[in-house]
Amino acid sequence: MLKALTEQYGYLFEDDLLQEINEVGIYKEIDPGTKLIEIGDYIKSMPLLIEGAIKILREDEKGDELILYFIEQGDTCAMTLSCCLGSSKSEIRAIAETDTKLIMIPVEKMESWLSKYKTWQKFILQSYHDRMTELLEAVDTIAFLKMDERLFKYLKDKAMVNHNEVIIVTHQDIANDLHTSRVVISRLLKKLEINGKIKLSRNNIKILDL
Amino acid sequence: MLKALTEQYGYLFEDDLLQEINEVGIYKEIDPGTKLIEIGDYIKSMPLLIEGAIKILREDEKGDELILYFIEQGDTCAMTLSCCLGSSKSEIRAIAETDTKLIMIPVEKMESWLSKYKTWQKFILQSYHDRMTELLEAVDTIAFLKMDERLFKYLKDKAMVNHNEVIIVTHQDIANDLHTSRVVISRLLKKLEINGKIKLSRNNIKILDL
DNA sequence: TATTTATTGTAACAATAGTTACAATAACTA
DNA sequence: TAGTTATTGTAACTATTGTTACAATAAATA
Repeated sequence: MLKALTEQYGYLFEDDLLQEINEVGIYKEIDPGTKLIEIGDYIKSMPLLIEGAIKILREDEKGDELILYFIEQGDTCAMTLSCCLGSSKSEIRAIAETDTKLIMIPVEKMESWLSKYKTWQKFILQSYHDRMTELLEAVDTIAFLKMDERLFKYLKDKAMVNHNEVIIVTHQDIANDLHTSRVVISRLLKKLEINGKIKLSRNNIKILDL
Repeated sequence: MLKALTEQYGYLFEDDLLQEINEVGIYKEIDPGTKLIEIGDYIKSMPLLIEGAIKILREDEKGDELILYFIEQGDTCAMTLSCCLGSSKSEIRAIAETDTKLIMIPVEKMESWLSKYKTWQKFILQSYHDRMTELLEAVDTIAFLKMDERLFKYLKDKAMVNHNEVIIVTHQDIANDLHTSRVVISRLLKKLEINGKIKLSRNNIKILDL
């Protein structure tokens, strides 16, 4: 674990802190689709992403979802920070998008390190900033883009975090993530294909215009 | 200033910190409509709200606006925190909604207090959490509600922060805040009036169903 | 007061998104 | 292989939102 940790976070944290993380952190490897955090959960530990990507979702009253953004390596989940430090419930759902490697830090440590390590404090504040920025970009996407633009952005983002221009997904999956209906997605995907932006197949979509 | 400060923040901060804020903070009284922060600004000081309300706006590529939320007394602007601590540009616009009293804290102090005062650190982290929550609620509103629901919520929120069930506003103003057109707003307002939710007059709207 | 400007009401239409229904086909399974 | 299920395509329709155009009226100002 120390090797992976040093590679991802060595330039950020001092040796003492890396050593402590190595002692108390729990290393985990997660399969795609695994639910890491559920809405309403009390968070007892905070994930440091070593490898892979996590999809962050919001839910409406009917239980339908909406993707907010993907988190990638080097990131952590600011909502988790927020919940840990305020000991409140999670406002979001987190699902592994790809094979994911992460280190779980217990809440108690998170808090004490804030006073003990300046670099940790800086990291936590920077993470808040990054997640705030990402949330604002999510707002932009939802509020300012039409569904066809949101769809194409989603496809590109998904290709990006999966490091593959072919994404494995059904139209229904996409509709769920974008909080719309399958028919709407099928219709818009067909248009994108006609315009030469993508190539459609059963269960997968190739992004041509990345 | 110390009196107002103690009333709003006395229960949060220790005396030493209150004293420091009193020394370095700059007290300001602001008129409604005054622009406090512009998108792209480098922030040199952080506002502590004593009284009043501030409207936080996001802008699209065309320069059209969208309201994110109102900030009220006891709050601070987490985007500002974020920008100060990361020394990056503001992502949002802030405009005084009402007569507003606030204390401006210089960036340098903000940072040093993080190590010096535990209560300050807690306040900053709590502010991040609050703003994050508020941003998520903004996402809910934009993504999950239809325009008529968003409109009514907006009217109620505005009445709330102005402490008045009669709000002074034109249909065009509302359209700007909600990122839609005046005709759409006029249409939906008329419906709300027919349903007995509001009473329309020139330049003002009375909320009946608060 | 006469004129100008700002605000609101409304019709008519276009564009986008959501819904229902059903057929076609690929993939899986008994 | 036959039957079942999951996925995709498509038509037809509805609902919502956005656009253009113009009239009516209130308010501001010359």
